Amino acid sequence: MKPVSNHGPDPSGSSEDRAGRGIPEATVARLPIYLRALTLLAERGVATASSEDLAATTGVNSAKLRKDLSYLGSYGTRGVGYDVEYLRYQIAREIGLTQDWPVVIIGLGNLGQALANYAGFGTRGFRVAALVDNDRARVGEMYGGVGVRHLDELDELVRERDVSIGVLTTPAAAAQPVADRLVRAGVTSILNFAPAVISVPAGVDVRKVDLSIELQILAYHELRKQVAGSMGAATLDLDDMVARAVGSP
Amino acid sequence: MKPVSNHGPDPSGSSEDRAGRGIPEATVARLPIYLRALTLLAERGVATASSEDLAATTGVNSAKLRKDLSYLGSYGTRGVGYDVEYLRYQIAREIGLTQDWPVVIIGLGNLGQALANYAGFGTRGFRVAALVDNDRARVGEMYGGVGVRHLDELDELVRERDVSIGVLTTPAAAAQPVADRLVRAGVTSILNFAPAVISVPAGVDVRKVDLSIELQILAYHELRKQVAGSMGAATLDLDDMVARAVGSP
DNA sequence: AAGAGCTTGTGAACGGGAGAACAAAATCCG
DNA sequence: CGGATTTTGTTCTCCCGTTCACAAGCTCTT
Repeated sequence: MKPVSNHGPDPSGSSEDRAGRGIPEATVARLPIYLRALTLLAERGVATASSEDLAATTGVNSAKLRKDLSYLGSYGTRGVGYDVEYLRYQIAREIGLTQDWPVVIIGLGNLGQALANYAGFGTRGFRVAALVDNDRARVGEMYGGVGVRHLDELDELVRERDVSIGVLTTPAAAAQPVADRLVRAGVTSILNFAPAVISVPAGVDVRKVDLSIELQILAYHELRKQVAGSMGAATLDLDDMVARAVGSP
Repeated sequence: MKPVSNHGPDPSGSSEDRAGRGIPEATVARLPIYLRALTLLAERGVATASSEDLAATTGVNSAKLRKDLSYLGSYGTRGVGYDVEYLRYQIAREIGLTQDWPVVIIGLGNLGQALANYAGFGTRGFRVAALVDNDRARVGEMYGGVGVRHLDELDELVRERDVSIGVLTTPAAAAQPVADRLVRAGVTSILNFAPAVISVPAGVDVRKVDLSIELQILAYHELRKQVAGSMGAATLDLDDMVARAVGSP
C-alpha cells in the first residue's frame, strides 16, 4: 500500500493505477478549509484529530473529508485519526504554502486599499509585493507598508519581484485591458474582484469573487423563502406577473 | 407548451412533468452573470441577442446558457434570439431584484468600510440599511451616508428596517457569535467574509467569500505550472520532501 | 496474545450538471 | 408561397462529485 505520492505530470492516459494524478478540483477548493481548521487545532495544542472531528469543525461530510485527504496520500492512522501538525504540513505543502507567493494588487480603490491593509495576508503564505494604480494622483501613497506605483511600471515590477499572482480590484471597464497587461507581464494567476468577465489565454487561471453575484444568489433563495412563507397566494401573484409581462414582448 | 411558470412548493415527488420546480443551483449562480451582460447590452442600445452572443460575453457554453434560460420559461424567439430588455427583466424578477433588499453590514474594519462605501451596491437592488460594529469607538462614524450603530442595537435595527440579509465582515473569532445574533434577530441570509466556518440552523442560507482560500487555490495550480515548467527533476524533489517528512510522525 | 472497539481508506451506487446533437419554430429570400 | 437559414428548446449521454457502506488496520484491554 501507500502509493507514497503520485506526483509528476500524467505520463499517459493508460490504465495506470490512480488516474494520472491531479487532485479533483472540488477537493483542491476544500484543502484550504482543512488547513485552516488544522492550524486552529494546532494552536490549541490538539495533537490528533479524527475525520469526524475535522468534519464537524469544517462543516463537511466526514466521508468526503477522508476521501479528500486520501488523494494526498495515506496520512492518518486507523483507529486513531490524523496527526494534526503532520497533516497540516502535508496540506500546506500540497497547496504550495511552504513557499511564499508575491502578489500584486491592481486598482487601489476602496477594495484594493482594504486588501492592501489586510494583515491576514502574510500569515497565510502570501505577500503584497506591489501596489499598482492607473491614477497618478495615487502613486506614492502607502498601504500596509507598500507604496503605490503606476500601471506603466507593471511589467518591470512583475519581473523584478517575481510575481505570478495578480489581484484585480479595478472598475469593471478597466478589468479586461488590465488583465491583458497582467498576462503580458507574465502573471499566470488572476483573482478578479472586478464585476466583469475577463478572458485570458489558456494556461492562465482566473478566479472570480463578486459581491453582487453572491448577494443576488442569496436574494434568489430569500425570495423563495418569503413566497413560501405567505403560501400559495403569493405564488399565484408571481405567475400573474409572468402572464401579464408576457403580454407584449 | 410553455409551462408558464412552475412556482409553488413542490407538491409531491411524483412523476410530475418538470421536476417539482427549483432551478438548479448551478444555474442560479449564473443568472446574475447573464443579468449583468444583458444590462450592459441594454445600455448600449442592443435590442436582441442570440445565445451565442450572450455566451461569448459571459464566457459560458451557449448550450448551457440556453438550458439555463429554459428553466425560467420559454422567453426567446427561434431564429431571432432573446429580447434583451425583456429577458433582463425576467431574470431580475426571478432573482428578486425588482424589489430592493435592505442589507446590514457587521464589522466596520477595512473590508466592512470598503463595502459600505461601495457605490455599485444600490445600482443592483441592494441597499445598505445599517452598519453595525462591536467597537463603541466606531459608533457614529459615517460610511456611504450611513451611520455606524452598536452591535447591541442589532435586533432593533433588523426589525425596524426589515433586513433579511447580513454581511459579515468581522474578525474570524467573532464570526460565529455574531452569526448567532444575526439569526436570532431574524436575518435568514448571511454573506460571510470572515475567514471562519459558521454554522446556522436550517432555513438560513450562508455564502462564504474568502480571499485566502481563493489565493490558495490559485497557488495550488501555480505550483503545478512551475513544477511542470522545470520538468521531472522538480517532481522528484517534491517526492523527496514527502519521504523525508514521513520520517518521524 | 487474542478479542473488542475505533477509525481510516476505498469500492460501488447514485445524482446532478456539462456538452453534443438535433428537432421544432420563426424569419428571410427568391 | 415554399424552401433555405437561423436559432431556440430539449433530449441523451457522459463525467464528476457526493455519499454509503464496509473491509483493513491500529490500539487498548483483559
